[in-house]
Amino acid sequence: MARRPSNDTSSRPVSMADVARAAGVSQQTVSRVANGLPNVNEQTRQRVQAAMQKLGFRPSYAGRSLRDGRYHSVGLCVNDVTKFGNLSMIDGIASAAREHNCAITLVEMSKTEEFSLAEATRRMAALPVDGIIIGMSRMAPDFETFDPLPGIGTVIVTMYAHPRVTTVDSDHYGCSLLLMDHLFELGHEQIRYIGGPSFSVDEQFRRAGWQDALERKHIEPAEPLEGDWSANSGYEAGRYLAEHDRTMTAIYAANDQMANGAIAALRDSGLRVPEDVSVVGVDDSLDDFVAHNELTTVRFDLHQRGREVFEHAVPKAGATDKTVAIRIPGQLIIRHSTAILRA
Amino acid sequence: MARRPSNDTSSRPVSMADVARAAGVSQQTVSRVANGLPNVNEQTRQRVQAAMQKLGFRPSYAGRSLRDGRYHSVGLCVNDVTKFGNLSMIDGIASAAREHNCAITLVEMSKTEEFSLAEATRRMAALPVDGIIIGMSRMAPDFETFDPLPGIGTVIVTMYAHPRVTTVDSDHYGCSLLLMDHLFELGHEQIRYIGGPSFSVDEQFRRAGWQDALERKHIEPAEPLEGDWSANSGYEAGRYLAEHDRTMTAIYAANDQMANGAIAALRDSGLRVPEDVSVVGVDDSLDDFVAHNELTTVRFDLHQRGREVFEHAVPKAGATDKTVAIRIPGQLIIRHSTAILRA
DNA sequence: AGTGTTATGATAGACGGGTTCTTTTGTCTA
DNA sequence: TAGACAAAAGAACCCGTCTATCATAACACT
Repeated sequence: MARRPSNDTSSRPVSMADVARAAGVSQQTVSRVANGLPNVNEQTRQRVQAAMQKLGFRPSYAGRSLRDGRYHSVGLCVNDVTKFGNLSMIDGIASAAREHNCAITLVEMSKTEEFSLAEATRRMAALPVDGIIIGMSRMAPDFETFDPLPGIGTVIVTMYAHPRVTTVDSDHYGCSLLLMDHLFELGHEQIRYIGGPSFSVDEQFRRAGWQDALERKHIEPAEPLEGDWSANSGYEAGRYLAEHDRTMTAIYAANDQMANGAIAALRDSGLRVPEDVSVVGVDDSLDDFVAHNELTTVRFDLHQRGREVFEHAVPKAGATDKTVAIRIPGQLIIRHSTAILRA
Repeated sequence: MARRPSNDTSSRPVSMADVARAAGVSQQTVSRVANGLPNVNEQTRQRVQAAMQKLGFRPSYAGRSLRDGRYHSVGLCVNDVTKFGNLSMIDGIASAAREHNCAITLVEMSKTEEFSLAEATRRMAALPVDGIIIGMSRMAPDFETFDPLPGIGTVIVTMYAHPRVTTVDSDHYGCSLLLMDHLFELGHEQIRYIGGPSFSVDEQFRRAGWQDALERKHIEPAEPLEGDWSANSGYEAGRYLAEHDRTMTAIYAANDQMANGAIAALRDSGLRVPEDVSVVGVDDSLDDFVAHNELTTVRFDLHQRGREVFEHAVPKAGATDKTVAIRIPGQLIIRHSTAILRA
């Protein structure tokens, strides 16, 4: 015989069999009570429920999952929980998951080391998940060394499209077009760009949008500046531009923190915003941190993105599971850091 | 007969039995290969591994958990993922969990509705968790209607102590004492307080610290102001104080965002910071958002807190599981929003 | 008395991985 | 050639939940 069944309730979670023994009924009846099935005498039901209560019975997640083949949880793998993009993604997904009575199994990969789709997939595969979401905003996904797990929905949050995997992201390219069109309408043409670190994919697409918008109007883009997403880096860049570029009339910073830093730098350099220079950012993330937030920016509906991501990772039964590349458009929020170009 | 065994590999994950069939060996041999056990012929091993590769075998989480009785995941229940306190807690726990090769099963309760320990516990009980962490910063925990699940570690993040459950929190009372002592040393006595919403437990303890510090020096505390943690609410409060209190020499805002708003308001009112009024905050959360962050504040080591929380939720084998109430001390960060009181 | 209906028990199979026990096979030695 | 021994592989079973049968009762209605 292998391992003998232990009746030692102290070292083992309480099972249905334990409850059945305590209530003097069969395991079958306990199951009927636990699942609210009919054909149970009211008196028996109460006796069983009392036994459950007394023993502290809770159904085994493992047993149930093994039988049902589902986990009611969706896996989420990100490199850094605190990054604004990841955080708001988690928020959106959490919201969608709650609506589906689903939990999130969160794995944070190393913040510092590179991380690959292959490695993320391997780790998520060993977890109780019905679908997998991998956030790849920090670098280009290594599609070539990656194969999606068969039989489990996979969604990658990235701007790059993949023929066999659904990808979802905020439209980091389109947001630039929105902002640039806004600035064009106000008469601006000399629009400098303060970007994030060049390895960031979000950065690459936002910058491409800025550049394409200018080139479409046959304006030669001036050298883009590189920051690190922080307000301080935006300040440095703003200082540099204020001192070296007298023709610039607007600044597009690739996120709100840098835009906020740039505004401070411009003002410290004696320039007025928006009268002398218009400034725009992206994310709409300042509200809590800055009083009277005046920054014109683009807001992404991250709840919508979360829902999209979730529903593609855990497709409804019967849904077609064809892979798609979804880009959630942003919404232009016009405040008072932008103004018509003075004549 | 119950449910017939399906040999239809297309609709079912690949099991050891499938691999065994494909490799022409028994399921046990597959197990030996999968777990690197000895006594397997090298040729057989290769044949089995080839079959695994070909079929895309991955071990079932449910099957393994059922056998081992462990899930390698810790449950985390918060009301709102995006709240600074919760976010940094998630970050700290994620970090500790990664070190233990453990995942986080995250459940976000409704952001708006009240949520109770009883409900949170009930939901977490149905999930694959080896331990439970419940964040209760928003309200006082309902200890009276709550019983910890037997046989599973439970940690509540709250300032309130409980006789039978381990509680952990940043020391929201002690941080006030640190800041007040700093202000006292600079000669300040008329120190106004801008707090968060009064239902917040963090707020209640931070305010109590402010009040006790004053009373210990026999200074009558002036009426505390109530904000909502946002920079805008700090701005409003700062405006009000600038106009109505000419004796005030310092402001203690219960978080950095409100402190930042208050500073803007003071400056808009023609007061200088720190020459005329010193301002302090709590959290050290501004760095990314504000260029040249000058705010004197208190920083909590949230990674340490995360580790403490994690290790009490998932106690090591053999560890004593006596319940404790842990308060992580903050660290005073002196920048340039505070100065010696002019004569 | 015959026909349902309801409540419950007994038994068992399925899910997938892991452990223990047992059997087979092969090799070496006396 | 027989016995000893080890390596290799198979057989059985357990973990806990759920469901599918089937078999009994007890009870009510016609």
